[in-house]
Amino acid sequence: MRVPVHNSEIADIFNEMADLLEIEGANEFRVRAYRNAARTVSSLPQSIADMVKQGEDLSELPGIGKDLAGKITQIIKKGELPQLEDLRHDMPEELIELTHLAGLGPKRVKVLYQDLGIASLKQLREAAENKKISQMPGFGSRTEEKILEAIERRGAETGESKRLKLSVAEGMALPLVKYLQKSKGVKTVDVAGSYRRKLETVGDLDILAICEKDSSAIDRFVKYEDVAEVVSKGKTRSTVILRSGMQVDLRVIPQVSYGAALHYFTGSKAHTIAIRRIGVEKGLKINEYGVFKGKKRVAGRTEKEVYKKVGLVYIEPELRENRGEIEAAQKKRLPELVTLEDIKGDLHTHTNATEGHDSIEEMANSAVERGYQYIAVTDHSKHLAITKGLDEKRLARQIEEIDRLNKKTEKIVILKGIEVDILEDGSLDLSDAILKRLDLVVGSIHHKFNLSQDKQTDRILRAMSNPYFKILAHPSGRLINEREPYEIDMQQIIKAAKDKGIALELNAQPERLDLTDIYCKMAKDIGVMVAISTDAHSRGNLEFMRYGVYQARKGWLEARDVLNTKTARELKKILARN
DNA sequence: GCCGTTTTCGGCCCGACTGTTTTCAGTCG
Repeated sequence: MRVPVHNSEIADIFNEMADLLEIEGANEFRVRAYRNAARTVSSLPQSIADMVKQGEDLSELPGIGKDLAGKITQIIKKGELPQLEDLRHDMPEELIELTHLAGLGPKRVKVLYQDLGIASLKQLREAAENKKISQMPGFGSRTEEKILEAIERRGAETGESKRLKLSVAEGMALPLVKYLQKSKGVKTVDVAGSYRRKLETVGDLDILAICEKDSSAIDRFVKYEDVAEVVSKGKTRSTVILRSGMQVDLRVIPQVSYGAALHYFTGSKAHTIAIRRIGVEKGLKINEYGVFKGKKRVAGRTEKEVYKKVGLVYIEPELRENRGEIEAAQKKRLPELVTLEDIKGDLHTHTNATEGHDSIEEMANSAVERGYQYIAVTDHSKHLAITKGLDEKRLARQIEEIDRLNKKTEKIVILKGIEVDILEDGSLDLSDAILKRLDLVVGSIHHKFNLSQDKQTDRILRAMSNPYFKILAHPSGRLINEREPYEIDMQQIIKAAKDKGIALELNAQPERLDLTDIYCKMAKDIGVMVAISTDAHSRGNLEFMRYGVYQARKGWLEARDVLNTKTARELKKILARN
């Protein structure tokens, strides 16, 4: 049997089709259709191969018509797309890579290929060094220099993903915002883009500044000490590269356009395009300066105004991915997203008994300071020897210690828990006799990541059938930009969780954020609770909760979908159920 | 290539900056 085709593979094929068609000079709307379809497919919560198997009509999906539905079916059945093979045959592979160089797009790459026969980075560099490119019509010496610079920069890159984790981007954005706020004539500074949408990784920073006419913001921006290169600098817009390689755009916006600009630059692109399209239907033009009827600005001061003009209620930035939020807004059925204030406790933390830094009491005191009603101590089990994982005996002692501490204070409930290892055969690393004495058993995988999808899924399903199993921690095992998720059938696991009353963890460590937003939504739709947990290894780590909440909001979760928004009383009741 | 209570043809989001021009195309977001 053929390996099932992932949604991302289909999206890759469509994106490559779009790239190649663009170089070929195809109709730009046709190109756009492929890109739209790629986006639709990659953000689909369920496997499109499964949909085909179940005979679902793919042309029901947005941006996918009869033709592309047929192509998807073909990819799933044959593993490839003949039209793509044809295009690849006609064009050298490296042409696509050339279009990714800054300043070079499909049009210029096409000219360079047809007139100079340039089909690789090496040939491009040679042509630029020999001043061949500046002799071409439409190209000049400045363009030639920029091409060489772009090749140089590319060579310095490691080839890894340049998107930075949200938490890392935060570390760059916050000081820069503070710096800009001190500029003359600046009223407010906001970071828009994927940063504001709380995407798990951020490719660049889009900063908006509401300024008076004589503001010094742009001049000050390009002088920021962390700026390595100024890419462009105009009256209302400037782009720089920071020393870290992060690109930052600053746009200066008048107050009257604040809402329209914030909406436009927050994106996502798919969301704003969809909103504009609704605008067009209503005879409105929407751009970053406002909503216009003819030449008259009819909205733009706030985002709420912009949405209202197109007949929608306000949509939270985290939802703006064009994954159904616009339809939900039309029906006034948007979720009321969970907030940090809704969180009443943390259900996955470590202490210095294993790999944590702080004592149970210190962790509990810190939880009290955060206003929590409870905190679960869930140290590692013995299989993780490197962390001094607990065996039955040491866990029994910890249970007694927690009982003592709970008697001492009424400020917080300390839950007795464990992060028990799921062994290769799906059994748990500790005996039922000791698990039974705990309030909370959190199970997770820490070894044998590369089993086949069937085996890995079976392993987890088997572990979940243990009667004391309550939460599946970091369900995919991925580390953002570092480790791929292990192969599992998440839909099957979520359905099993529903049957057994098990919750899935959304691990809030900024490098994990595991569940993804898409699976959070799937859990919600199937009716499975999500526990947002920090997996804290120190008191300070309890702070990670906000990253988890961001991700949960991206996954449409409301307070009622999140286990640790329950009061201590409610939670104990839920955990007592078997 | 998609899409449709103004439609099955003719639209398809919109503007800034740059470099090469001398009014604009290409690129980018």
